[in-house]
Amino acid sequence: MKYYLTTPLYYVNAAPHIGHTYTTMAAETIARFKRMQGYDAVMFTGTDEHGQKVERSAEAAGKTPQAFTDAIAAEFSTQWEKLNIRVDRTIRTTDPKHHKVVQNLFQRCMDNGFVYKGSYTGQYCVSDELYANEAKAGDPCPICGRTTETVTEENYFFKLSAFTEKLLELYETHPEFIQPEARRNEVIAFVKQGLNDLSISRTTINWGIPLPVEGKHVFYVWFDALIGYMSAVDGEQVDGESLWPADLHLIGKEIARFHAVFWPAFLMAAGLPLPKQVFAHGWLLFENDKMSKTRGNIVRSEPIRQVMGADALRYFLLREIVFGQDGSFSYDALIGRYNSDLANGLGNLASRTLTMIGQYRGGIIPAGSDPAIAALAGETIKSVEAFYQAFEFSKALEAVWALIGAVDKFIVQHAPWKLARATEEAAQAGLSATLYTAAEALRIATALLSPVLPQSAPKIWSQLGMPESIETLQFATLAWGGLATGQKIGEIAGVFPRIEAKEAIARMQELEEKVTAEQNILLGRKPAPAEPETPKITIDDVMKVDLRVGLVLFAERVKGSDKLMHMKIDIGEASGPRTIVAGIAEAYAPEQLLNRKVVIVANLQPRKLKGIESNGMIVAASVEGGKPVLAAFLDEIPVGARLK
RNA sequence: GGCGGCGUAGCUCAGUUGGUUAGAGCGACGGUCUCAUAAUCCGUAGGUCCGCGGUUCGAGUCCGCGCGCCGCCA
Repeated sequence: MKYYLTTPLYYVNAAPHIGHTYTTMAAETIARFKRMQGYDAVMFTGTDEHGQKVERSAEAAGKTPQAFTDAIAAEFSTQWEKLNIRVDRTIRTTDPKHHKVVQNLFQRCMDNGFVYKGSYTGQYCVSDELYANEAKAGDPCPICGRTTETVTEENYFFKLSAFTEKLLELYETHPEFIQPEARRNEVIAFVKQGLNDLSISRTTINWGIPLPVEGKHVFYVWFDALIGYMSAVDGEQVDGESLWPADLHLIGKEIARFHAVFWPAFLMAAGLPLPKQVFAHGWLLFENDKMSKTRGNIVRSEPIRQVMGADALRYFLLREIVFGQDGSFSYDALIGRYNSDLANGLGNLASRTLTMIGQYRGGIIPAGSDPAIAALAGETIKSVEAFYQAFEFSKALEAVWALIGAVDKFIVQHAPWKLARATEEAAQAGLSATLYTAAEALRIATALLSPVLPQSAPKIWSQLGMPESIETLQFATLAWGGLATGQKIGEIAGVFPRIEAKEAIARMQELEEKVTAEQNILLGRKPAPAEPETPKITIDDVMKVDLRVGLVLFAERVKGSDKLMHMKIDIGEASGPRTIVAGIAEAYAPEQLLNRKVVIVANLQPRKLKGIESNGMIVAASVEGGKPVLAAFLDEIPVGARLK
């Protein structure tokens, strides 16, 4: 039986980070688990490479879109290799094979009467490639908050409205189609209010797949990207079964709608089979904040891999976070989990068990077994399989650690080091049974952990002297007693050495900077320019600048200028508010400025801009080519206060 | 604003249809063993279960109101 599962097609606008790793590691863990259940699991990941954002990023990087996407796509696949993530199928949406499948699916939708040509005038967000139907001119994008642009476009529309009932029926008859429950409810609520037709072509973009009907139209990125799941396995069979439809789409919760609403509707329109399940996991927060470029708190996987290993990261992500809920990442928590669970728990159990077998039994697995531990191990096998099956990784891992804990306790109770000093036959038999029990429990725990610890589990496996590969292991045959008496153990080596937190965090943060710099080069962003030689100044020089807290009382765009904003700002002067003109109109809308506290240079010489006399300057930060960001206060401070 | 979720130990969370003294893991503290990775094992501390009101013999659990956080509403 085949089991085809996918990660999203990652958008190549950004370099890979820990969020991508989370989804992909979870998916590959499922693939490994399914193989242990006897499925031929096929793991997919890919890259989404079209659209205006990519076009613009490529331009900013001074590369052609193709060269740009080539570089980022390569970075993604290198990343998966380094992290021990085995990918079976992949697609880049720029692949001609994909183009054919997209055009074909579109044609089928068209032939079935679900596509028509229409026109749209209204607000459009370039960044999200989204038509904001309810927004007015100048309004921010409902998703990203950037200012929308007014456009008029003739487009091809998909008759999404025709699928409202069919989709609701799908959710009703297949509750597993979109999970977890919270996401399912949201999707149902969304569809219940009725669906509008969806524009699926763009004429303002060149970097996309042309529609087969008309040259200047290219497909909307989402129409294009979703189909990647199909084009990667187009026409392929495994075990005489077609790989499509997918058994599972694993996604982040922010793209639930695209997968649970649009995607099945496209497939229904084309008369093609639907995926069996969409599972939306939560977000990975950084110490409870959203990770974002602007916050500068995006974590990469590579430093963690170098310092702690890929398995440590995979274990942390799956153990610490309830799959489906948001979770937070922190270096402290990562190292805490590693030391207490992997080093003190699994690693130490392996070490003490194997060492004792080496010392007391010459490295030969002895005979005997404890019925209580045997029973617990049997239950653990069952519950872990059920937890994996339900994608409850944290519970599965908890169950394995309950077994590890019980074995540690069992070892202390039987004190094999004391039995070893006694010569009575009963003591020696007890020692053998104790050692066998510990080793066999270790074997079973290792087997159960192999989907989560693909690098370390095989090491423990071979230290136990297991003759067959851990990869061929099946749940159906995994049972107590599988460890052969008389087997010679392998060479013992520590698997999870304890990590010193302070040092490790420092190294990871250092590497993080290095990796970020490398990725910036990859993205064609100029590395931070060498600090210009600024002459040192004295405190008197600083005090020459009169910086004041001001409150924006009035703001409007200056007619005939894209950049200039005309404001009246109160800086606490008896003479009333100042008139200040500043080049911030591309970054801020007037209503975003009203009643906002800002920093003003109060003693700047007046200057006329577009006929308006500006009496001062507003303080904002910007990077080369970027939009200005206003300085602001986190705590209360009265208008007119001087900055010094 | 509408709909939905959440608020339990320093941290992360369990608490089934309401039923004795509210639990686990981690962390902290004390002790123990020596096979082991300063690991293991045993023990201790710490909670107005967000607040107020109600239903009930009995409420962390059900109901109402309030406060705070979060998600969805193209």
